[in-house]
Amino acid sequence: MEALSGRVGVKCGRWNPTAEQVKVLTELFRAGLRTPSTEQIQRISTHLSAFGKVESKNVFYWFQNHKARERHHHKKRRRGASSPDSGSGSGSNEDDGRAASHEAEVDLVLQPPESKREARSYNHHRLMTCYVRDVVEQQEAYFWERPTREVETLELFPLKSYDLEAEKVRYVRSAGEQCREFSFFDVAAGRDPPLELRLCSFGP
Amino acid sequence: MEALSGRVGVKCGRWNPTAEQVKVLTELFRAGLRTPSTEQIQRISTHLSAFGKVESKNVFYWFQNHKARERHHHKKRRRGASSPDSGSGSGSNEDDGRAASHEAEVDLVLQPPESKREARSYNHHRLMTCYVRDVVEQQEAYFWERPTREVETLELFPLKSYDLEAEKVRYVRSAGEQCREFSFFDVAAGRDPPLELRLCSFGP
DNA sequence: GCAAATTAATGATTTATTCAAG
DNA sequence: CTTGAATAAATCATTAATTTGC
Repeated sequence: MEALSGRVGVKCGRWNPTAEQVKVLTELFRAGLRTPSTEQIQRISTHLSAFGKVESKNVFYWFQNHKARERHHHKKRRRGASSPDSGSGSGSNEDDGRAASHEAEVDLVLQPPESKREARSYNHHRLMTCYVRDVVEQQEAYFWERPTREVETLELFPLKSYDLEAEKVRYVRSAGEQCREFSFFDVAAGRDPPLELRLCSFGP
Repeated sequence: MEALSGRVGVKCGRWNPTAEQVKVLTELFRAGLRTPSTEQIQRISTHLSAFGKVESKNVFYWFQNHKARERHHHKKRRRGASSPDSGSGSGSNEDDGRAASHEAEVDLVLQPPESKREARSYNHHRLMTCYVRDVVEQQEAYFWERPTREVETLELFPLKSYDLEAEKVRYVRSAGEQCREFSFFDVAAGRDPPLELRLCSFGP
């Protein structure tokens, strides 16, 4: 059940993340990542592709949804108790207690170091560009080595066991089913643009 | 002022559409286009690039904003009059009267011919893919001919005079300033991905 | 035990709101 | 004040859990 969740030859209606992928994403989220930048999305996506099929937009959506739903869940804590947090909840959720203290200190961690609205111009293309990165890097083959330039950055990934698997599985996509999702190549590269900017008509 | 609005070597803070670009977009909007698909966005963008610098995301945002703001304007008609629409407005806006009748008939025109939610799976990648099309077509050179497959589609662009200009100006971007906007090539193609999935640290 | 039916999670889009450039 | 750009909130739709009847 779990083994064939996010794998290659399944059904491919929508992205179904592997347990490991979810684990990594959750770890990042709990570390304080809320709205990753284009490059971060790209790196995460590339990293996650070791565990199964994934696209940048999946990562993007995941963070959006997760962020929104955590908020929504925090607001839903006034159900059966009048006070928002001092009710019956003695930490039934495993990450509720420390998330509060954790969030306080990492809320400033990975966010763009510029001010709130100053960095927006850098994030502008996030939605658009992150997917492009997928394309370009797929055509180029990508690297996982090169530990150059170790500036003052804390690694979120301590090079665990799955880092070995990353080398092994890294290209199931090109060999596997590819799942006929016509991600972009069917739309963008292959066929030539039909013709004019014409649009569908309507029957009488 | 208008001549150097959307041109190449200006300021490049944010997209400033040319009068012709706005005209085309408005025409499409008034024809009933509300949420163009990926391909439509791409074609419109390519088409508009004859009049100046434009990207797919600009087209995307334009339609989103225009749609939302028309709605919002229709709701804001209760300002200075208690009744929403029977006030002083005898059609001061030039497109208010016929837009109502026009909208009724073209509301079903250019939308995906499938049912409401059936075609969504086709629109899913709109945000992500439209920009990719820009990239790919830039590397391939693109066409504007090929009037093949004339099914029941009404052409929204009657091949006006600017269709000639499309051939002429079509690549100001690669020759011009390029505006240092680091759309994707600075991020995606050129430099190799630094190293791990590491994220910025924070000073003590 | 197992499928069909139902419910809960959650991936993916759309709409509303907000911010800032001009 | 207008409007391009970006984010947050709301919504839809699909998949996994689960229940239920056999």
